[in-house]
Amino acid sequence: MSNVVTRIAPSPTGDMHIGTARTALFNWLYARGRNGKFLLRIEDTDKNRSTDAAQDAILDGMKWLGLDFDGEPISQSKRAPRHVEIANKLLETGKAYKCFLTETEINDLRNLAINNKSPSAFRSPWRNALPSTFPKKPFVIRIKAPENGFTVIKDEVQGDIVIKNSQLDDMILLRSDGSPVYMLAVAVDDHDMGVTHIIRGDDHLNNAARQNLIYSALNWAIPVYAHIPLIHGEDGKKLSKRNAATSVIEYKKMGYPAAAMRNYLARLGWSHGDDEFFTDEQAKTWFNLQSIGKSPSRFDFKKLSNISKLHIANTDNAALLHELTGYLKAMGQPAFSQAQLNSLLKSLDFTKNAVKSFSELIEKNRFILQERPISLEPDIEERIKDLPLNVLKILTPQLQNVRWERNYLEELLNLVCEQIELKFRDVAPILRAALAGSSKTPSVFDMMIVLGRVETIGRLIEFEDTYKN
RNA sequence: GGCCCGUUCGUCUAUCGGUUAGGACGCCAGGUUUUCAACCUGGAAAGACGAGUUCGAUUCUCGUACGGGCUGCCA
Repeated sequence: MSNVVTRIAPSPTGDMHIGTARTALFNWLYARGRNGKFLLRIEDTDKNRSTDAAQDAILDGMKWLGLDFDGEPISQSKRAPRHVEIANKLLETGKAYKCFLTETEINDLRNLAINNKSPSAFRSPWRNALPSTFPKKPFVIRIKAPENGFTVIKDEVQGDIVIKNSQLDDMILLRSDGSPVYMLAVAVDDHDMGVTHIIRGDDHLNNAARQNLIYSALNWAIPVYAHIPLIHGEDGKKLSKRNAATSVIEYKKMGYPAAAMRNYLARLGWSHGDDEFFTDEQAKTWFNLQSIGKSPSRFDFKKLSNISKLHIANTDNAALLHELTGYLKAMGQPAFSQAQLNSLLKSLDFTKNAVKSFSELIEKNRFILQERPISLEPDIEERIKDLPLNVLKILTPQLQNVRWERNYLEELLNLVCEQIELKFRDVAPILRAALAGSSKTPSVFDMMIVLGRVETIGRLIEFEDTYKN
């Protein structure tokens, strides 16, 4: 086992975001490809916004995406005592101080600084106050940021980022109610969990400097940073509910295989030469921090669909059936019957090659999932009247004796077409409507083979009876 | 306002000073065809802008523009 430890640290404040999923994937790939550990920490220090439902959504999302983490999820809020302990330690060693400013006083100070165009970050007047002057009022604990010099963030993606210490504010470590703030909790938890590589969104790039302050004050080793660009919507704006599906559960419901999501998401912002379609194993061995792009990338459903199509076509039938069953369950639909499963196993051979999602796959297999009487899809109903229904009268009796193999069926159909002087392309729509009630079906012959003689003839007769007019 | 980051075909990207700037998705055209598709062949399509360094810049430096982030007793 290597010493690599990564983590995903989402805050449970809603559905699991697709951006969180990609960050999780990168961390997972990095750790799993290096025999390291991948941990999950729930950042629930904001009690007002954190919910159990959101936490479950994260767990569900991780499970669906197949991103297994080591050990149990860690709750950040449960570690509050340790955060307080560290804050007090910082206080004792003079690396932090008590600040008695009220919120309105802080706002006034801040506005003043803005009006004066002050180039420096916030500093409290209590920064160097003597304990003898302390009032009997609630206080927060602030870190004492250095006045001079600069902090360098060595980032594997962004390069060396230099930030002047005068730009770093004396951020709050402990709120006036004694509860720890995110910035402190992150640093302490990452250290305590032994996280060696922090791969996260680049909205945290500036925060890294603040967190380094804490690491330095405690003499802790600074982890390797990799700040990855955020995902944008198709309109180039930050991903939001207005321009994209933001939660992973939506992608699950759209019927994209988890493997395709992993493939697509990995390729979004990271590359391995010209490789577009790859397996988890390849991704694990190929993934590296150096090949992560620096600019945000737009989410492209067309490309996702293409990757999804490739994955579905390359999945073996048994596994596909298993996933399809899970999809049905997720959609709250009844499970397949044993008969349907048996037919599906056969039809997957020719239906899985041209669909881009599980929902399309199911549509393709409508001829199996429907039972007599076959209901027609709306658009078919209108076209029925223009079709040469008499072909059924000639065809159906002959199906009784033909050998039930594809080439014999084709031969027979061609013969019948000659008889009635029509092209097969003209009669095919009738057969599709009769067999599947749809125009989006697999090959007529493939359907006949899977359905079998009895069911095929049954459907044709029923169709003729219903629509002969 | 201050600070930080980014910018190659419509989109995702390759290129680590010298290439006809490559691939993929999508798009267009043609072919095949048993529908929707799938499949095959071909095509159009890019270095934000301006300086500089250099024999030579997409690549290095600076500036501008545009986009993004941080600047909370949110995470």
